[in-house]
Amino acid sequence: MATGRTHRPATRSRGIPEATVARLPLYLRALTALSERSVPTVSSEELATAAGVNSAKLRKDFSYLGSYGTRGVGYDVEYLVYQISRELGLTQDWPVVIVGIGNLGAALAGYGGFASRGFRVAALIDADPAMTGRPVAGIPVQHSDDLEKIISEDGVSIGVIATPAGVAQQVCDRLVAAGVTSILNFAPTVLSVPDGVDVRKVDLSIELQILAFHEQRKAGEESSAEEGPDTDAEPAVAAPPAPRGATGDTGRKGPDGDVPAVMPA
Amino acid sequence: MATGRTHRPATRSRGIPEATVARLPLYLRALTALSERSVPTVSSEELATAAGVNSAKLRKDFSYLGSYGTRGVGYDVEYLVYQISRELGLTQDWPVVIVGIGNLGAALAGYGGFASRGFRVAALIDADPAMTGRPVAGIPVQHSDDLEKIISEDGVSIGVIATPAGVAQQVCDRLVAAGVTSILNFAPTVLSVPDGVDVRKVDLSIELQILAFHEQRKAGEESSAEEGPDTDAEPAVAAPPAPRGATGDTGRKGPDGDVPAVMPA
DNA sequence: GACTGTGAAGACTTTCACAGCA
DNA sequence: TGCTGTGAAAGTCTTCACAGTC
Repeated sequence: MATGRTHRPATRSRGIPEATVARLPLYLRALTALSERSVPTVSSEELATAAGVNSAKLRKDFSYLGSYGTRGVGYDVEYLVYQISRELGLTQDWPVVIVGIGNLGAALAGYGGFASRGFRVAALIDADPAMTGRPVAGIPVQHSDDLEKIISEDGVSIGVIATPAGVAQQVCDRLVAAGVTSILNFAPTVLSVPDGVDVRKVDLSIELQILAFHEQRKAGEESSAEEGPDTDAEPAVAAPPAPRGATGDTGRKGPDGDVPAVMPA
Repeated sequence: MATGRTHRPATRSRGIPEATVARLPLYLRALTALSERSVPTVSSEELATAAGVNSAKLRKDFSYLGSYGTRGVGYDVEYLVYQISRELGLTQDWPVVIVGIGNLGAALAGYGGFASRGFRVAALIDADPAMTGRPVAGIPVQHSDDLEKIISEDGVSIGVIATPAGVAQQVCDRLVAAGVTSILNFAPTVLSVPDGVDVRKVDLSIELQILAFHEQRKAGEESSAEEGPDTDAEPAVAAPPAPRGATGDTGRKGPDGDVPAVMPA
């Protein structure tokens, strides 16, 4: 991720591995479910299964937070919920703005789990004047001219970009200039941000492509036991678009470089 | 990821690292943009910048695919687009079904980039009879009773789950039973699937929580140079929910365990 | 006896840095 | 000369396996 600062010197102690941080929300969700069923304690094995990881990993992860378990017993559910929430910073309120209220932005705005965990939709912002004032998921859409004002007045530090790819970078720049330091990007573009600003991206198309890769693998394996699908040995020659065609048009691909319609690419 | 098969023995050759696979779509997108601008060749440095990675990583990644570059020159854009597309399995058609046509499902259905790269929305499926027949993004919604029939008739191997969390697992089970072997899950639940089925998840709430973690870090660092935010030294005692409360209600959290409204959690 | 916490080993990933080729 | 391809080093993450504690 485009984290700033030259790679955490890890003074030990407060150095929780990124991979662990990424799993804490998973544990938290599983723990929350247990908490609602009033389960008092849980073993690493049970919790790991509920979170979809293995128990050794879970115990290692928790060991970075401290010794919150009891040997021979397991972990106290409520206590762990609190500790992980605190570690993730969910014991405080995080106002969030969503920029780009198309189909996706609207879906995000209406997402219930949003509000549930410390996150609060502070504003919905769109560049289309026709959208201004119209309520989406009960929140009136505001015009992007007011972006800076909204950010600073509400003390927003997290922004969600759900705009077309073509304007994502400029929206990002404005958000950052206005004081946002964490961005969740749904637009199919690489955003560049200054050091100190975190960007995470969610991209449907990328996920599908990764699945397609493995899917293709599976299909190929059905027949041959070793060696890939049906293309073969020596690379060298024999490949459709010549390794130096000047035509500038191979017939592949349609429009995609910019803003499809609603989301990732 | 819940990949089956005990960790690819990597007979060398066809063993592309997972981390590399996950970046191929990024390179492809950047290359596609260059292709549209009719740029004939690109250096690892330029392409890496466009894809948001560093050039050493990109070259290493490409080295797993084969030697597709020219020393002293760079990579032929069209040729690389083709090679990566092929490697990702995008030269073939992948029919996809989307299950759960709420706000999010509708947004996904209308997503343009979907169709652009080998993926085709074969069907939209929802359990609500009121939705049946209604066109969403130009595609008529079909009732979930017909799920199995749709999957097998269209030869669908990739399914997208955009249902509430509460029904995600059973939808998943039906998809798998019907022959789907790759699932993209937008529901905030851990899905369990048999070996050989791939699951990837997209979860807004998790991403936000990860951002909140780093955001909190930043805030803490402003004042103290070392050691975390404001909670401190000795863990041991001094923590709100007692490490063994029997009350079963600490006052935290609202409903969330199940199906919020539209998406991840 | 049951289960956590954690060093140590192993696997994977990234980065370095330079040999090799157009 | 310029830039790729890649061994080797460094860094990160996962898994093992067992000592320690309730």
